[in-house]
Amino acid sequence: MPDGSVKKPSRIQRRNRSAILDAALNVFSRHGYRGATLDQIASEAGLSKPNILYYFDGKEDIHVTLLSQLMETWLDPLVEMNPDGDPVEEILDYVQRKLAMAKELPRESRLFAGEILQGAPRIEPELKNSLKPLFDEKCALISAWIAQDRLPPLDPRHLIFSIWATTQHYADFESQVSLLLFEGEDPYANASAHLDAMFRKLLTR
Amino acid sequence: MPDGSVKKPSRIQRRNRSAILDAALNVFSRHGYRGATLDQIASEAGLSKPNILYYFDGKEDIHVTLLSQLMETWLDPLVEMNPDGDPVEEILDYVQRKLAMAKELPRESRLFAGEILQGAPRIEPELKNSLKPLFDEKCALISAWIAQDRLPPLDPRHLIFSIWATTQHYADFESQVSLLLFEGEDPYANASAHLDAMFRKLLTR
DNA sequence: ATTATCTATAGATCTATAGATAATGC
DNA sequence: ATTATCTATAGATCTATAGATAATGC
Repeated sequence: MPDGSVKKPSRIQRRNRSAILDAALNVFSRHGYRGATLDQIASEAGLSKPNILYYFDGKEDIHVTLLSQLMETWLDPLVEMNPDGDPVEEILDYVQRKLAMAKELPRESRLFAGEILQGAPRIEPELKNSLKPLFDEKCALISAWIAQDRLPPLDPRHLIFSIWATTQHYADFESQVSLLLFEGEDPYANASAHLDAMFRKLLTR
Repeated sequence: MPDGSVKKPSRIQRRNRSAILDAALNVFSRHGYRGATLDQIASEAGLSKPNILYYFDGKEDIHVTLLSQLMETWLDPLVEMNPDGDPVEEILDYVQRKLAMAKELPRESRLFAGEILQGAPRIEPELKNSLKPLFDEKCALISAWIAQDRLPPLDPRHLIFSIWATTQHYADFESQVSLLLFEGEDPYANASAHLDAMFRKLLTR
């Protein structure tokens, strides 16, 4: 086959690959990289173990593919922060989008958390290439807003850390959160109000 | 040996058990429960693998022992929150103690984070017995302060979650934080100022 | 013809134990 | 006598591959 040309994946290809990735997301996010086994992934995906390895080069390939695919989704809420909008509302909207993402995609949040927790051995390049430039860009934007006196002075980097930490907490520490709150209560509804109030106070004079 | 009486551990007993626990803390916090091996723990502790199993019943025993021993240390900063102090200063001091703990004991923070992330399969009883009563007690205290109009109205549970999340973030996500900040910079100094300002605004009118 | 799937198993890795020996404390 | 340690290895678990067969697409 000539150089750069790549065969278009068949319908079966796409269905099976995405079944495997979805199963792997369940298993990796629950048990961590090392705790997950190909057996569990195969069983959840409804395929045989060797068949899993027909579609992926191995366990690590599945894990890295998952993380890379998710990176874009993960950065999306921050990408959407609009330089032309109102600073306070832009940041508060970002908080809500990030919280909604924790609520809607808790498995993804825990997958990333586990990877970062262990020193990001497999995702570090992606962090450097995708996350860092975006982080720097948005920090510069917030700094500009502060310079224009449209926000009170604060460290944009630690502001972003605080937003990440408080929103992802509800997904990453879900087992602890649900143990400490009333049963049946939706943590996200109250979290939403709490975080909006907290960051609003921080961002206004 | 008569019923409740327990042999006092020898000097060697204590030295080796604590060497094993310290080695295990390194290994478990870096690689997670499943990613850690007795070989690594033995090697870091300077003991043979069977000797490790002479002192502990097995891998899980080491892990549970670690978590249980750390639980007390972990709750300490919250225990110290004083009902007779000034509400704002008590809570802000708590933030600083918790941040200092993340800085001084990052391995412990990551060990707990990993356990909670995976659904707290081995530490759930401890959470129910130790963490939950303390959490409820301090939530009631903060609620009382609010009722006395010494704090603005807010949800004490989500306040505590925000404190945990923002402080532990610097230990648990250290690999990401250090990648995003300038090299050589001490994240904790700036985090300290940032978190103090943020929670101070939240807690004052 | 090519793609997809299965059975069987090799080879590596890990936890844990058996059984013998050395060190320590009365 | 009791406590501590070691060598050797059993037994389980896991990733990955070999090699054969079935299904699919021109």
